[in-house]
Amino acid sequence: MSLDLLKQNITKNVQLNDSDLETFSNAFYPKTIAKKQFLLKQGEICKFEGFVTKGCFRVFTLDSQGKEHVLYFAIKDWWITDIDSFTNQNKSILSIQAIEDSEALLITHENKEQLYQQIPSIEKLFRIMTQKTLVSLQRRMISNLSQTADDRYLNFITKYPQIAQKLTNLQLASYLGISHEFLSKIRSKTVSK
Amino acid sequence: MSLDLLKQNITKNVQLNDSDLETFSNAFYPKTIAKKQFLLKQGEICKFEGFVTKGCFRVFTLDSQGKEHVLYFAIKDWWITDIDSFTNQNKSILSIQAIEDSEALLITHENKEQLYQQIPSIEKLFRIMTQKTLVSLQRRMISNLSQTADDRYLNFITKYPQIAQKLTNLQLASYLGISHEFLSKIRSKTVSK
DNA sequence: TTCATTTATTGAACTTGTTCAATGTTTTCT
DNA sequence: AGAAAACATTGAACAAGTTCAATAAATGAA
Repeated sequence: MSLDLLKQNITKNVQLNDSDLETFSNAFYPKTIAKKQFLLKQGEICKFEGFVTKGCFRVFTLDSQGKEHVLYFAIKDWWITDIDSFTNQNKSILSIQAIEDSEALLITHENKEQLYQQIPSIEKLFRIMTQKTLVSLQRRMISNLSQTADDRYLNFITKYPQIAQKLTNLQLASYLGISHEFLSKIRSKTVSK
Repeated sequence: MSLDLLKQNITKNVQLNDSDLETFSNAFYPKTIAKKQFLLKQGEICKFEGFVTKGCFRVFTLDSQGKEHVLYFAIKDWWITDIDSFTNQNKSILSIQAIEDSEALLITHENKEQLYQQIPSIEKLFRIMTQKTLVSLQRRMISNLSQTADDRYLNFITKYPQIAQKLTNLQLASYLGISHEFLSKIRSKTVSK
């Protein structure tokens, strides 16, 4: 059951007694999001933090020229939110869209704030989760600074094969920071090897 | 005095009573780092988290081709560490070097872990600080995906003029992800405007 | 102050990646 | 199943950024 997946995910990061674990995970409500539907649209205030239990989401932004740039993809066992908009309740610069029929467990801002007070270990949980997210984004930043598109593509498909398999060229290209035409050329080069 | 700067920085993010604020800030010890000296070298285990009180540091990594890539610069009122190496006490992939005569207040891993236990608000403090760091790295990631080197350069010098002024072209170029020759060409173009 | 070292500038040739357009393929909808 | 829409591929012309090399300027150490 999907609540179990959430509980497992939590206890990977922090020790919680059974009662706290129940209280915390019961604060989440399930939501089904059909392919192409949005969980959050750029400009809205992000009302939730979510834990993906099925499917796949893309978290992206539209730049001033109308181009989309993917900040990350999230499959089962990943978290999704616009952390800035959610914590400060200001307008989001990100959109979150399901790229296939998906499900997530969501928690509201009020409930989360309350649980921070009520269960001190939740503070620790999100401190640790945020640190891990930061570390992996630092790694991605460095790889974007140091590697060529070819390398970044190969990196991605070996590191996240389960995600890669769900993506169109367009979606992957806008994560890698290249045009989809160029990704297509990279592919035809590397497939032949 | 530099401890006051630290206290101010903390209370920007979280409410602490006077005694907790004293206890926490007294866990830090001052260190002077001369220009070009390293606070951390790639491959070592990061023993400290630091708060910069004077000067400027560059946090960077060497890639497989021996090229340096700057993850960030830190001046007065900024924090420095290899968060991965510090929290997990594993080998660092980052180096931290003073680019001018500098000073920082440092805390050890043991002391910090102990204070997490002793003062629950410290957990909240670092949860919030890490979130802010993550948000600004997300923004930088997006701007690296969507903007041209020209734009990134202009962005940086308007957003961080105090830092920009301390940097050589080489240092700034390796933050922007371009060659220093190309930065030089960007400069000669934009100066004339 | 001088000499050595590091840093900055510039140009030419090159590589990586973009854009646009045409065509083919796959998916989706009814 | 058939039509429309979305997606993928390819090539040609172009733009952005790199590399290498030569030279100038700034900085640092004795």
